[in-house]
Amino acid sequence: MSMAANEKEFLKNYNIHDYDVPLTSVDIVIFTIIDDRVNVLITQRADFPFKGKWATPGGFIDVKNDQTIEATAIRKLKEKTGFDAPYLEQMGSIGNAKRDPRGWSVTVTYFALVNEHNVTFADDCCWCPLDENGETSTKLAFDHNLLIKEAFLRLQNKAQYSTIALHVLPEKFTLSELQQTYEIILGGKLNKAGFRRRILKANVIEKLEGESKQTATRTAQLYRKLDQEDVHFYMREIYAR
Amino acid sequence: MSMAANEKEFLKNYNIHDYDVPLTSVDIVIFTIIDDRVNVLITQRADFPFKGKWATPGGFIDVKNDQTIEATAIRKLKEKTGFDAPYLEQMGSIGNAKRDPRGWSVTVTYFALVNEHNVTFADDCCWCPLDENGETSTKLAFDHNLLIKEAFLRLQNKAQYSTIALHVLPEKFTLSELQQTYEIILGGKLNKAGFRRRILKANVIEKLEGESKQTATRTAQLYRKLDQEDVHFYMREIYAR
DNA sequence: TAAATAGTGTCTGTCAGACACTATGAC
DNA sequence: GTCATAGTGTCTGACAGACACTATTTA
Repeated sequence: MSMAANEKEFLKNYNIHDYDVPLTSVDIVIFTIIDDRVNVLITQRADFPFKGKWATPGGFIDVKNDQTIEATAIRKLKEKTGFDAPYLEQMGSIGNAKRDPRGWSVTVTYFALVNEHNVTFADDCCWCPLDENGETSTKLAFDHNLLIKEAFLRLQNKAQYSTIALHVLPEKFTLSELQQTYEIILGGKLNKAGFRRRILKANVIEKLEGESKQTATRTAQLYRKLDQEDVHFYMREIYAR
Repeated sequence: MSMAANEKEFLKNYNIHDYDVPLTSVDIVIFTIIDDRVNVLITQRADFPFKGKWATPGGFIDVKNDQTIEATAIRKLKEKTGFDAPYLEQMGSIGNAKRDPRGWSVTVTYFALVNEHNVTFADDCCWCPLDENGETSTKLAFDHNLLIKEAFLRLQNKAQYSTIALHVLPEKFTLSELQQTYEIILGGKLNKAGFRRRILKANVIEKLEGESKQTATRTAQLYRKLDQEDVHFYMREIYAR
């Protein structure tokens, strides 16, 4: 490394490959609800390391083409799900010397919520159901079991005080369907009257006048999401006792 | 790049320098309160780029010695403040092609809260006061003005519903001092009776029986923090109207 | 005594949680 | 009619916010 006299000269001579650097990647935990259970999208690895094993979608930053780290996440998400407009939120970064056999690795993690029917995924992908602790029945590559568990806890936590679960539903839905979605994520029953009061007061959904859905027993009013960011409603407690 | 037949061979031949990779660093926004204002620690850059400019403490991961990314953050914090046990929380990561003149850069950001008297900082550091919007009076290196502003908003947000502000106080403190700390962070007056009720109910501080502090007018009971993680108390609203 | 801050008692409006009730449609 | 689910009305306890009050020290 030379001693630069000024910034221009320094930058001309700067070469990242003169340094020991970590691997830097992006991983995305994509949630949906299928058959009354929370599922995550996993993909079978085509290359080493962990070739053939299942893992969450992700990969390296394309420094030539990606402008931002979120663009990397959206690109990977689109590659695997064909869908590029989900609820997407950065979750945090995991970095240590041991998580990747290739060496020191940092991964910036995202979590996404999608409706099952918006996804037309590639052959190397499938939905994997989670148990009530956010665990899968099989061991995944890297530390991805832990990653999914952390994302699941974050999802449960946010569902307690925000309207985040809306993003799992289709365009039109009933209040009972919305309540069921919350119950599946939270793993417990909610009080009906209280749930409806809060969700309507939050002003995040709109009644579709004249539109209703036939259920097993009677009709139910349809609603749709309003174009709105994640709203927080700070309830005292969401669970019915 | 060779076609590997198995994982062992693949790993033997793997060399990160065969790829275009981003710079990966850690940045820490360290908050304290001095003279009734929120301050952040800044340090003058010894090297290019931005040599001589002020920036938040941070730097590259030492892949030979750091075991985790948090260890990198703690190492940098200790180097600059001489203090290694503050409240430290990962805030998120910023990554894009433009933020560093050397090239594509990802930084994992942390924010810390310390008591002013726990810090004995190096010559190249100083405290920098923030205005009510979390802005400094001078332009810092990289995107660090933005970084500080985001950290400040996060601090304000967490102060609304958690006991986070405790970490700014010294070992022993009065309830009035604690309330003042919240008021400085939040930028508004709080209701005294309500504040005391909530903070005592949260069960995060302990009355020091028989110990009191002489203030300008009368004595005040001293308290100390209990060994406890950040507690959330979900109040409806912290502000007095 | 006045001034200033420490610390307490109590009222009120809001709202989560609980639960019973009515409404509607399939069978 | 019965059964199941959709949807509503209302009570209650908890508590934030408001505010007035008392207590203690300096000057």
